[in-house]
Amino acid sequence: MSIALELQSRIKQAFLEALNKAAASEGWIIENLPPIELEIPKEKSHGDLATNLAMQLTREIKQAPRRIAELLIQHLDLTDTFVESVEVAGPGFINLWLNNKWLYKVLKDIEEQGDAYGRSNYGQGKKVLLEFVSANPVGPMNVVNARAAAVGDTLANIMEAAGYDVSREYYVNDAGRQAHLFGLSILARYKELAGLEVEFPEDGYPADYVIELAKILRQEVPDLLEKSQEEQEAFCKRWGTDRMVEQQKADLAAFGVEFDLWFRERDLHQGHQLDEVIKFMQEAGYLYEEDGAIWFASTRFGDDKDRVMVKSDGEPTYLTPDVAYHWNKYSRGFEHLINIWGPDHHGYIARMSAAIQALGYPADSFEVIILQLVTLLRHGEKVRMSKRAGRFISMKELLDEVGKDAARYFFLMRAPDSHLDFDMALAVEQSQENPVYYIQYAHARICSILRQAEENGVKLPMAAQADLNLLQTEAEIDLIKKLAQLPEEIIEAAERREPHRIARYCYELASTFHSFYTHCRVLGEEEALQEARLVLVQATKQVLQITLGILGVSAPEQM
RNA sequence: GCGCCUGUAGCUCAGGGGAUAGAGCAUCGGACUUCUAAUCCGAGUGCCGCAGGUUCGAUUCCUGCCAGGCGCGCCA
Repeated sequence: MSIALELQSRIKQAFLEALNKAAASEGWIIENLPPIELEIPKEKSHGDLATNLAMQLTREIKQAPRRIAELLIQHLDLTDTFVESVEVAGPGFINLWLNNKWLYKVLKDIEEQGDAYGRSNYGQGKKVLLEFVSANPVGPMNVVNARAAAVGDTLANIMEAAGYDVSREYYVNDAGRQAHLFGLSILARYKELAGLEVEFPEDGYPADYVIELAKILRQEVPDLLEKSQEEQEAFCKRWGTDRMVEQQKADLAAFGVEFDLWFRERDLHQGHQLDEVIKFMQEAGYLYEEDGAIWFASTRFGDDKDRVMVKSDGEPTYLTPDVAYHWNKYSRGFEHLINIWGPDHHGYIARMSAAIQALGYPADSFEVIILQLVTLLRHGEKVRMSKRAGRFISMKELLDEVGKDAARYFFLMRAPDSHLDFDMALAVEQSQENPVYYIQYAHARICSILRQAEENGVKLPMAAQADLNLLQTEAEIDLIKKLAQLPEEIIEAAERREPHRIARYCYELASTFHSFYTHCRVLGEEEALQEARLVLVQATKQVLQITLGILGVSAPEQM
């Protein structure tokens, strides 16, 4: 456990013991013990840590909160907690000030743990499957897919750091109606290019990229039309979706996102898993027949209407393979499923959750994060997009224009459930408005210091050799405190599934460093102080690298 | 009509049952003979959408309303 967390748990323990002692001597009877919460106050004058315990207890003990706080403090034993002073303040807060010595241990901690700093065992190795993006393999990915990629990948990084065993997975809808129409569209273009008169399929994909695909296909398979119509269609569907999947893989890799598994819907069909899941649900008594279709009684698990699983024409609906897929996820040993979906899929949650329960898994083992829309802007002006006319900015185009670092950071700046304004002009602007450069610049500045130290023949000290007590100014202390917060920030972000917290933390760390940089020199100071500050600067570099790594943003040595 | 998300500073957004509600940008004023000024320091700004309710305490939780966005198929 990190020092900051260990310290907090020791202090909480001390409060618990103080409460027991005070209760014994005052005759308090406490039926519902409130959780003991420690927070880092927003206001510096409120100490390093504070607790509202006394105020929480007013409900149990009918006394004034400040009075309770005083009594708690009287019984408080703070040996080995670094707590230097305690006060009762405001309506009944207990504020604690810590001795800086614990901060020096943080620096040693960071050095010892290296890349592992910030990691914890909070998740206890729980097997989690995170499915995200899962765009249909029938066209280029859009900006919401890009947002999902950034959020999903970073959330996986965060949860891994918090001690979960996370797998990243992409579900490929390569067997449904969309895939079929896509195949027909390619085939129609192929025939056109061969000079044949064809009617373009209704609800097909008229966009230009389909023509480009048809051109490639003509070169690769010039004798396609010699096959039967059925074979031609099947071939185009398979070839086209495979081609798109390869494209998506490449685009996502350029975005720094790699999946553990690209799960093919067609494998579910081939393995007869649709039949199996239907049989299972039938035997469990959750399916019924009506109007020639097979229905799932999802209302029994809180959905607002029952859902068709097999249409009257014998074809499964979209839901059926999806249920089979989730069944498959559990069968592979995952204990918790998280899906990241676009804003147009929220209506789908209730039926999927119902299916999970019908399959016999707990409702809370399945979780959906709904991302809100992305509005693209240029210089504050909305970028008009029309999918029908084939005019929209794809994920690849966005990346080509603004670059991986800016794109990832911008997508990660906002809470998932917040609509996102993404100004593409701002993202490439090298100005004060652009937070990506601000953070990277902090890292580059550190590298510059370390580079020059090396050039001057200054040996980089280990934390144990340096006299860290020399780090005393406000700028130095603030910086170490910020470094000390990483482990709890990661746990908080993992628990709440909110990657933007880490983006924010990273920005704040850079800001704290920039302030330190202007207030404190490193090189050229008296040797002992120079050493201590070099230790601090190296630790900051380490933590910036770790957090940028979680965000998937590069940490340049020079800018 | 029903469901989900959002409503906080001029703009973009954090925060969140508690202390004087924050940050960036924009605006204004300062700081480079010294490790990168893509930086720092300072200044002002708020019926936290509206109305009720729960609470010792609500911007935060609950209900209703208003506004914006997105959904509501034997489509995927």
